[in-house]
Amino acid sequence: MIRILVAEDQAMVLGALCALLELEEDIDVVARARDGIEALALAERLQPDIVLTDIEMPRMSGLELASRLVEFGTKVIVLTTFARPGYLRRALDAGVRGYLLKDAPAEELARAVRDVQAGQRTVDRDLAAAAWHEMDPLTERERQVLRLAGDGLTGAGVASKLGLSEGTVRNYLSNAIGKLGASNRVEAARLARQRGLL
Amino acid sequence: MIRILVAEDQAMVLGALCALLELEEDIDVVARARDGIEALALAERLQPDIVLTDIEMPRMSGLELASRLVEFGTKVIVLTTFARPGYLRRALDAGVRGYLLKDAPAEELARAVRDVQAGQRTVDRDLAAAAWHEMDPLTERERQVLRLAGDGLTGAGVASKLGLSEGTVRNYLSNAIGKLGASNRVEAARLARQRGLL
DNA sequence: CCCGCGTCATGACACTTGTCACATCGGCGG
DNA sequence: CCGCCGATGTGACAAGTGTCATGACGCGGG
Repeated sequence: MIRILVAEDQAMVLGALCALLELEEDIDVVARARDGIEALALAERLQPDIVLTDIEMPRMSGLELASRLVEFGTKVIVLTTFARPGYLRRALDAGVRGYLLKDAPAEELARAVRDVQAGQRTVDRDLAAAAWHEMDPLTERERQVLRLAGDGLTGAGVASKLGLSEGTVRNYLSNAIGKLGASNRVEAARLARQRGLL
Repeated sequence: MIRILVAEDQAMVLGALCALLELEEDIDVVARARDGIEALALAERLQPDIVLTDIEMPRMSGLELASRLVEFGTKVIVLTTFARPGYLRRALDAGVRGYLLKDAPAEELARAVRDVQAGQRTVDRDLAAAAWHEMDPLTERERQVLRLAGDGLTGAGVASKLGLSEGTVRNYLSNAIGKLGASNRVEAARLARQRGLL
């Protein structure tokens, strides 16, 4: 019997996923969590074999949850909407065993759980290929600046928020725009987000 | 027995929702669709009692699907991630019987299906209240311009794409920025999207 | 040890953007 | 019929933005 914990912030989807997993004879959903904090606490107490988690959740993201769980030796499978190489890269860095897309057919889920339980890794093929080339071109500063600018903050706003000078902020933005092949900060932010770099 | 068709583009979520509904004794999932076009064709052929649909789907959105289905007298329930008054308003205009959030507890789903089958309407309370006040402040042109500008197009780019002069584009943007209480086009686009106005 | 790179800064210049005033035109309601 | 409003335009000005040159500092690898 595979004991599993499911973390997902949308209650309806959480319930549905659990219903799906409970249909399998060899899988037992031992707990449900609505965010990373809750999942971490429950996982420590219940010691499930596998934690299945979404990435985008309030309070603690699935990626952070994953990196903490693998420290205790818990196996983690990430299940997310987003086919972003950046997310996959960070997930693998965190040590997850599986990376599934919500776009994949429902049968994949049980298959992935069994594969991971058997010690294998499961990563979406197309995504894995894409991530292999994709070197993250942005430095940490460029990421920070781009994130804020993409939310509509002005150059001066970003500067004061990060404790930089306005000119410096413009330099970082200019760099990022160049690296991403965009023609202004807005497009750059959009492209970076699409590729999961923010 | 309530005969129901489910439309949802993320295969995993689609499968999970169907599993959830099939647990109910009085509900029968007669078909699954991955976009609006498919759902429309299947609904015409199978004549389900109720169609449960997501909003954001490729090829044909759930809102358009809903407005076509109600013409044939099919009852529609919208199930979406987005608590946006703008979406709710458009959904109600289209004549849907229910508007559920994926944030709501899983039990709500079966309850909503039964309520709608019994002729009632089901709309998320908080969202309904928010939508009641929320007058859409933007004109159609302002919406178009804001959408393009929010994607990183320059003033001139937007102008040429819409066949306007650059000055006019700036005027629309200025109006939109004012109406939304933003301080630049980027923030305005972000706010408008948050409120489901785009 | 020196070179490259990331971080941080300044100054200058051209271009884009936000705002305002103002004008035309067509429709719709009183 | 008149006034209001949305759609559309112009011109001008101030503020914000993108780019480039240039320099300083610290850190890690050949």
